Amino acid sequence: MRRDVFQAIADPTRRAIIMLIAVQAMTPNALASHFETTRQAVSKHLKILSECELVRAENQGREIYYRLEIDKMQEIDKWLEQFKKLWESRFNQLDDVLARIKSDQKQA
Amino acid sequence: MRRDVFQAIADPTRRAIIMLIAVQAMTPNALASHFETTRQAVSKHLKILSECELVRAENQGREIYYRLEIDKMQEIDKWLEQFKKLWESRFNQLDDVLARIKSDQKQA
DNA sequence: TATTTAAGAAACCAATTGGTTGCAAATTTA
DNA sequence: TAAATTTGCAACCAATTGGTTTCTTAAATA
Repeated sequence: MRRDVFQAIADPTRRAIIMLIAVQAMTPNALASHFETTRQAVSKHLKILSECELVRAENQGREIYYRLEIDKMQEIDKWLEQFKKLWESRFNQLDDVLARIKSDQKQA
Repeated sequence: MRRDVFQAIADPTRRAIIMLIAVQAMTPNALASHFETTRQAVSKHLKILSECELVRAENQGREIYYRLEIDKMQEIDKWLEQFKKLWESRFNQLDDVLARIKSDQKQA
């Protein structure tokens, strides 16, 4: 299962979770109380967020606090900035884009 | 099928398509030549991108040019900016976030 | 110690995804 | 007009998704 940040934020519940734990670390139960799904469903979302390192688990007694890893969030920003830059200077840039896409596919 | 911009950019091929047509409008065939999938697979991606209005089709003889709708791209930016703002002033803001999430769910 | 609470893990399910092949419609070209 | 080209659409497929229920483990509490 290859996870990345973009897959992580594709789900609206996960985006809401990100917003919540951006403010303060929370436990799965605390998070679940803000949604209409079960605790287990939230846990699954947290697992996905953990797998792409958007979230870090922190044991505290029998509770587990999840906190946001801000670094990974910046990957989205980075992509958007790359896009904006491309858009702004988009004339006669096609060769550059093709090269960039090819190298992206290599490293993936 | 409820589509949104975040689902659209979840797929790496679709992100590449976005970058390509950001530079210049392209036909499905032209796009497909840059990937290792079939023309039909690319067409399916274009359909998804059309459904969430990230892309607009433009007939030109028997060819169909797809061009990027920059407005929709700004929705991603908007969300990110919202997040950044939240992150920067994240202390004692939990009530605000909860209210915002509730109203988001209502309108969805 | 017995009970309650918090959470992960596994098994299962229906719906969706990304992809395929085959076909039909429309436009261009010979 | 006949052939070739460009494309969308439908049917199909395996894998993944988001969710559920059930079970186990571990910590806190009575």
